[in-house]
Amino acid sequence: MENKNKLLLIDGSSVAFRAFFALYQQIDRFIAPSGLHTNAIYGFHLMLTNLMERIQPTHVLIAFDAGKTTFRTAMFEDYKGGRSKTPDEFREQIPFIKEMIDKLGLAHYQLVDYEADDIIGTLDKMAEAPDVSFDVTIVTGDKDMIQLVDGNTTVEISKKGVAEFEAWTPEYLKDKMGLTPTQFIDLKALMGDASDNYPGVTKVGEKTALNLLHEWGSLEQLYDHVDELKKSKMKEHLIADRKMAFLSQKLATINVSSPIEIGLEDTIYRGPKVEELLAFYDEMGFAQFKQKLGGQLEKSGDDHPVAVKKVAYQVVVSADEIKVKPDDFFYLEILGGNYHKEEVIGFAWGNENEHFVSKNLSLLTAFDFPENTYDFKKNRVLLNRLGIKLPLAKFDAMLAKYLISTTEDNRISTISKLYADASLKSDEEIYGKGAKLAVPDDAELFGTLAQKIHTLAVSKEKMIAALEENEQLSLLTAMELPLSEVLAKMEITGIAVNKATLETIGRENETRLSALTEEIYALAGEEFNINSPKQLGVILFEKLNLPHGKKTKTGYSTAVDVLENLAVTSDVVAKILEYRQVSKVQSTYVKGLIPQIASDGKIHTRYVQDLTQTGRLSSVEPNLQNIPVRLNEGRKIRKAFIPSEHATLLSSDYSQVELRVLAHVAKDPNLIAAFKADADIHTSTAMRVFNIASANEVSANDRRQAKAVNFGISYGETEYGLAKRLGIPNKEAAEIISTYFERYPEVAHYIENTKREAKDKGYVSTMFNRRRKLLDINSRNFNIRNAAERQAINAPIQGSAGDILKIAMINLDRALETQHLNAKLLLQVHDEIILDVPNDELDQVKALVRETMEQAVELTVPLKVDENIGATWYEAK
DNA sequence: GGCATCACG
DNA sequence: ACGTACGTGATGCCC
Repeated sequence: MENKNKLLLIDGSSVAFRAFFALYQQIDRFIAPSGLHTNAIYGFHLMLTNLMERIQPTHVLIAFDAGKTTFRTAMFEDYKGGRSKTPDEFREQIPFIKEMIDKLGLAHYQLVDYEADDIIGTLDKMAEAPDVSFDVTIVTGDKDMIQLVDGNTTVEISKKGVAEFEAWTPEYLKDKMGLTPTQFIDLKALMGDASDNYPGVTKVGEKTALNLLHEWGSLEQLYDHVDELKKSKMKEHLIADRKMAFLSQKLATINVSSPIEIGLEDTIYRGPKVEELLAFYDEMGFAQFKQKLGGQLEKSGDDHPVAVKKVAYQVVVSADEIKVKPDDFFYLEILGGNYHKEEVIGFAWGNENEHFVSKNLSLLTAFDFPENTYDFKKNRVLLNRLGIKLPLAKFDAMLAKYLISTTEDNRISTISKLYADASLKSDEEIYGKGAKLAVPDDAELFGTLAQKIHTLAVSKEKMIAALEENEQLSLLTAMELPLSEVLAKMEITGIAVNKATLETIGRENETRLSALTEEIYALAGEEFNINSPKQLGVILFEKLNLPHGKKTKTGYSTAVDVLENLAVTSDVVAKILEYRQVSKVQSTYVKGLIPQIASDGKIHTRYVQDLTQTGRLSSVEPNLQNIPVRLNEGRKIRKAFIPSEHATLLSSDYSQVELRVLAHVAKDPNLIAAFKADADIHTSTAMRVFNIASANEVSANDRRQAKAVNFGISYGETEYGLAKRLGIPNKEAAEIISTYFERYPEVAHYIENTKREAKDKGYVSTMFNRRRKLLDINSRNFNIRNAAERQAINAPIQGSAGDILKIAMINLDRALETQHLNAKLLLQVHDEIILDVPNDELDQVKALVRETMEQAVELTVPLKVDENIGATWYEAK
């Protein structure tokens, strides 16, 4: 099924005028910081976004009148004469409307001697040519263009405000006036047009003109038989004004063969130029549009339908046809995301001009893989299953895009919108989603693959330029790319899991859950679904009348912190908490993990390398970065994770890495001193904040509070948050925080400077130039802005810490290789790595890991590593 | 598919 | 006066 192209043609001059008057009442509310009136600009934008949303065009052109004189004034001097002067407040906004149109990624055009109508009529005709055949919507403020309606063309005329339009189709025109589109011209010829200032026939208005046309069919027919009319004033006028009638007919006729210098290909909608648009909104003072654009991008990456476009390709069947250039791109396609399980459905390679596609996997065994790709890690893991080992790519477009901006996703369709011609359909459109996921026919599959190669090739230079501009090139080549190889190996290796252990835990849990269920039902006096927060809320807060704390959007909150307060006095709540704990372990970690054990007895997670806002990894299908550890109840799950034969699990984690990074980036002397002295950091903070002279006078409670402060600081925590966490009055929390900043003044400066930097530049950076954009940092909304400020404070800390472990992993992988050790990296959990170490390598590897992690980068404070070993992950902690 | 909940660093 | 920590993923419920 092929989508049809949709062309939206807008009479910019008339729509802008409409927009100006729609918001004229409130003109004084629409003033840019520069003093410029913006009501027409704002209204025009509103109209445009409404139209774009509703019509979803693939092509758009906004036509403007070029000037006062046109070929029509040459025919009739008074054409459009007698109009009152356009207000200055309106005229001055026109250039900005055009600028805005540019930045929205839309085309505009004007042509000397012609009106917007003529440009639109000409393009409309082009769009109806049989080989293109678009659906066309014309939007305007006056009725002249109704003559253009036909089976493919609808004319929408602005009725009221910025969103109400009357849609004219041939049927509607027939219904409403009993006319055909061509007759509409004759209508104007007879009745004239007051605003365009041509008279038509004296004393003939709409009513008379319609009657005449219904009777005679056309102006020509009417005049051919004008003598047959019975004697009347009207007949005299018709005869007297014959010349004017035919002149008016000419004036009313839109020129559909105007000498325009643009074509349909110039009107393809490729989406907004986001950065420029954001700056424009600032200039105009359009806060809501800015907000909305940011939000849209975060959500969906501005999904608009795109022009149907084909890229030529060559299907390669046999090995002797393969031609690969070293700087080609290579791309592998699978359905869905799980490359541990899914089969390759096709692959492609090539460059901007040549696109080769194939489904013949055997070709890959002797393939000369080119330097550039998209998602190297996926390729590496997939091809490993086919026994093919490919060399590390030099450029990975997915990772490059991620480094440039984390605001949108990094799909090729998004890359196409940002760096190419936006002509790529989303994978969802091609392959479907969920249950409807399917391989399309060869033509569509190959066409898509070819377009992907084309998009990647076209985008590469622009992405490299952006990386250079941001000084992020080495982040790609020396960090993310080598890491992708390390992660690929870890994913391929997988971690051995003892299914029987999980099953035993599962049986125990089932027994406990049934017992708990019975007890809860008895205490509640009825049966209900304990897993339903809604039903649970009714039981606890309506039936048992327990005091309810906070509410959620949908009802009472039954979250742990609420239930914990109630559990002190309520047996049933205590049981429910216990049930929840067991149930979580059972559903997510027993029932969830067992089916994830592959036929090799291992679990192979996938690390998502292009997702987080801070540069951390994430882990999916299954997530092995959130295996329980805090409560023994869940921690037992770790007993199922085991080393290979004659090996031991080694877990090495950075001690307080984020606080050390904070000490380093903030250059705080007191924090640095504490780490240099290898002091217990929470005790040290307690001493400074609570004025305690010696470490052994610090109580457990002092340390607990200091620990909360230490963590809270790097998240930008407020006094309210700290008070709640520690269960102390707000005032006391405020006191603690202000004392903290007195004792650690450079931390206070760091926080202020980071916020300042974020507000000035719109982004913050890690020690290694990883960026996080903060679109909301200058929001006028207190909450939104504060949230962005906290993100600004945290991102460089969390991100730098993440970068440090990435560096350590790369170095460790190399060291293991050069020292010919058989130990293998298995897992990464943000500040910790887990290795499978042959027993005879244990001492050496333990030292090597420690050394590599501690020396990954040199900070003003030492990095410290703790390690644990064990015969299961449970013990190695 | 959104929401609530809870697992991790 | 606002309304409360940063970053994730999986599950079950319910519309």
